[in-house]
Amino acid sequence: MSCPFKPKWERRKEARPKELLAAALHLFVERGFAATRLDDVAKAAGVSKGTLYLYFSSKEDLFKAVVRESIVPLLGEAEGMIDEFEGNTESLFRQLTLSWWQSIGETKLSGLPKLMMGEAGNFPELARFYQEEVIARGERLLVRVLERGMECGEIRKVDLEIDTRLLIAPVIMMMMMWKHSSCVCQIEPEKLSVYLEHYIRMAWNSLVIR
Amino acid sequence: MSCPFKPKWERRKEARPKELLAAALHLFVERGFAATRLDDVAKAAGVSKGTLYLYFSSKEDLFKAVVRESIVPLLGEAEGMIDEFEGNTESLFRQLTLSWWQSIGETKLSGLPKLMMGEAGNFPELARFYQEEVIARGERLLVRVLERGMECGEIRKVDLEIDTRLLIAPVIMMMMMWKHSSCVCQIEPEKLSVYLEHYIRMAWNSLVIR
Amino acid sequence: MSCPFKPKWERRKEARPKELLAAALHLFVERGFAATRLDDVAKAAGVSKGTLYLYFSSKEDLFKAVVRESIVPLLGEAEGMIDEFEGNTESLFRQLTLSWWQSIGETKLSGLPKLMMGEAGNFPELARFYQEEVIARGERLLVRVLERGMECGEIRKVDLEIDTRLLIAPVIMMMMMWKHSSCVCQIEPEKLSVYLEHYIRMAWNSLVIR
Amino acid sequence: MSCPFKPKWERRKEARPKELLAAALHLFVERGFAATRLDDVAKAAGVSKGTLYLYFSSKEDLFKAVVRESIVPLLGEAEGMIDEFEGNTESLFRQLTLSWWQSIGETKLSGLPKLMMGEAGNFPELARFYQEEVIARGERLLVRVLERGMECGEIRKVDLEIDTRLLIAPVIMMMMMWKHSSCVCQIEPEKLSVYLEHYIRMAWNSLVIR
DNA sequence: GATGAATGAGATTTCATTCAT
DNA sequence: CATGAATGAAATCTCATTCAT
Repeated sequence: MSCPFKPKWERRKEARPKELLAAALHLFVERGFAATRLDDVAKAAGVSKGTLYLYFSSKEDLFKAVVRESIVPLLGEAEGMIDEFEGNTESLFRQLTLSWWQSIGETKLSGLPKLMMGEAGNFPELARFYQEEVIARGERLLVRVLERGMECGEIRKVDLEIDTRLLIAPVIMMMMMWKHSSCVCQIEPEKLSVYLEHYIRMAWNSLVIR
Repeated sequence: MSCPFKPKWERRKEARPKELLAAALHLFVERGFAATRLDDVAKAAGVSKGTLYLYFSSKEDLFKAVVRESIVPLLGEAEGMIDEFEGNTESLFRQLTLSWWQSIGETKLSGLPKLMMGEAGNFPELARFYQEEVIARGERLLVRVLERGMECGEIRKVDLEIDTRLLIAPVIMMMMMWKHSSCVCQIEPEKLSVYLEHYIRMAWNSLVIR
Repeated sequence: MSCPFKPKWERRKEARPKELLAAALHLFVERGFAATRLDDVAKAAGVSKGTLYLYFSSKEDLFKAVVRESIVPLLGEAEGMIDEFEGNTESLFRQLTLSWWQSIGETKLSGLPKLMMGEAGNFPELARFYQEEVIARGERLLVRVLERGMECGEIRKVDLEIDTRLLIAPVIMMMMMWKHSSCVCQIEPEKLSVYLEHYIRMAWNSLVIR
Repeated sequence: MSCPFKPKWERRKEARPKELLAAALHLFVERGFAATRLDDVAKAAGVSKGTLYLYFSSKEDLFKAVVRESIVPLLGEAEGMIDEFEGNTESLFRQLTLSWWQSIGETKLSGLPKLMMGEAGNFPELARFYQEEVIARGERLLVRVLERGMECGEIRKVDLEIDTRLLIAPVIMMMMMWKHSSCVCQIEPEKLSVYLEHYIRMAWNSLVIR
């Protein structure tokens, strides 16, 4: 909808300092949602705590904005890639996985799944939001790839719910173990690309018609 | 005097710690370490806040006790099983995995890995404790199985550090996604036994000499 | 009153373990009244906290008992000494001062004045008690010595209120600075006897007829 | 809108710390360090408990600030007086003593020595701080006076450590007994100036060459 | 008489949120 | 727009006192 009278919320949104969202992402990932103090977010962004409340009506709102501004656009890009991709589905799957790893797995964003898994229980509204905006949409992404593969006869008939989750799980796991798992089950960063290659091969192997 | 009024307290010296530990495990797993209020732990155990401090000197101490009394003994049992096992190593691995899943994966204890992953960064002392008492010891468990398999010529030569972690990771993941991940990436409980069977087969396949 | 039916309070009093009073004195002097935990007093006396309450109805009561059993009898002895003393008043003053220093100044009892000075404000009932039972009675002691000296023509006419206090002050000061003043204005223990000699000479000098 | 309702708070950035320090000094002196509740300090300053923590990071920090803002500057002034004084050392000593009595002895600050003596044992860090910032510096003050007197041939050769302490002790004592010693050994305020005159004469007498 | 488990009010400290300026 | 002082509820931990056994 390109109406000329943008709602107030929309106009503000444009002005929202990226610094606040960057600082918030950084601290949320570093310390978790509950343990992050808005004081610190504001300080890290170089503004006062009051200013933060000009842009975000609450801590939860700030978190949602972080998710909306950081991960959600990437889902859009990925959807675009699927729309326009012209090669075979195996290439698409590989491409998608690699670019997804580059834009999420190797950045701070990789901390969000761990964060959500840890805090979802205490912040149901956040859990609902994340589930809808990120997880469901991410799963739909893979569902489309699998559907494309099946339509082209490249892969066997799979269960679109179960197999999607099975395919996604290992990568989530890799991310959670990478950033800031603080000595608990940590994996050395330089090993991660090896993991990723193994993952892609194994995953596709489990999909092709034998 | 058998008056109808409940006495303000009852002497329950022996029962108290167990009740407190059970309540604490429940709440820690449900809400995480930081978000669990000792008030609630006490209330859940049917005692006052002060009573909790008769048995545990601090919140961290309570958490350590939970870990010590619940998970650590299971590691002892597992070590015993390895000592006495007489069949081939594949059976041992299968047996170990299944009994471990029964005693941990299917109980509240499955919530601890998620908890630790989420809060390790904010409670370094707890992370250190858990790493030493549980993770390191758990890894040694699997290391012994792999060594046994190699000595008997049942499995190929493996890297005792890397491959151990790779083998453990999927099960940790299953547990974290099962209990209380509150709609984020959750897997239906009845599917988990299928996951487990897949895991065992895949894991052993990756170990045997091809 | 030597009636054969001692009141219950009196009978109990005899049985009161000296250990409790000793432990209490020790800890009160070491840490102050408010900061001393009855838990610790009981533990130091080798009994349970409940037992303490069999003998003393409250923390304040325990403190009063400490004072009554430790300092007050010494005042009685001193009064006896004055009654029976046969030498001149200067000897009496010297004797009194020295024995007082031996039985109070050099023992844990020296900690009580500091304690009272610090905590009197927060425990008015204790302050009242100490003032009546110890300070007033101690001052009367010296008043009697001064009266005796004046009657015998040994010393000049003095103000029984002001001069008594002036004479007592330095010794109180010495005690407060000795025990447990924890690096604040502390005086080395071996210097104290020198202080005492100086004090006696100076004090008597200020009293004799010039 | 000049509504009749008092606003929940007023911006008083500059005034707050002073009000808090004044309230804190008052209550610390009145009740001691441990027995003073920050709640009461805040209330006395007309703010909430949380506000107090905007200015002072802990109870100990508040106490240190009280000392730093109240007593320490006076030591600076006294040092200045010594630097610039041109008369003989006896006048300097008298002047110093009198002005010190006026600015400390007659104000609430006189309560601090009593406070420290009482609580030093339980708060070692506070004791260390007070010893370094106040006592040591105060003693150096008198040492300089005595050195000046010796250099000018006005006084005999004295022991700079021992005699300094001996000279200071009586005045500390006067202060401790004056304010809030709550009927324990209390001296009437109007008598104190007589004490002070006696002290100055006696002290100087003990210093001059006989 | 003796015990010690239990209590609960109260202390310090933290932090999301508000709102006059 | 921006500020940051102020709030107050809530969390952990302490300890004098009670009372069933």
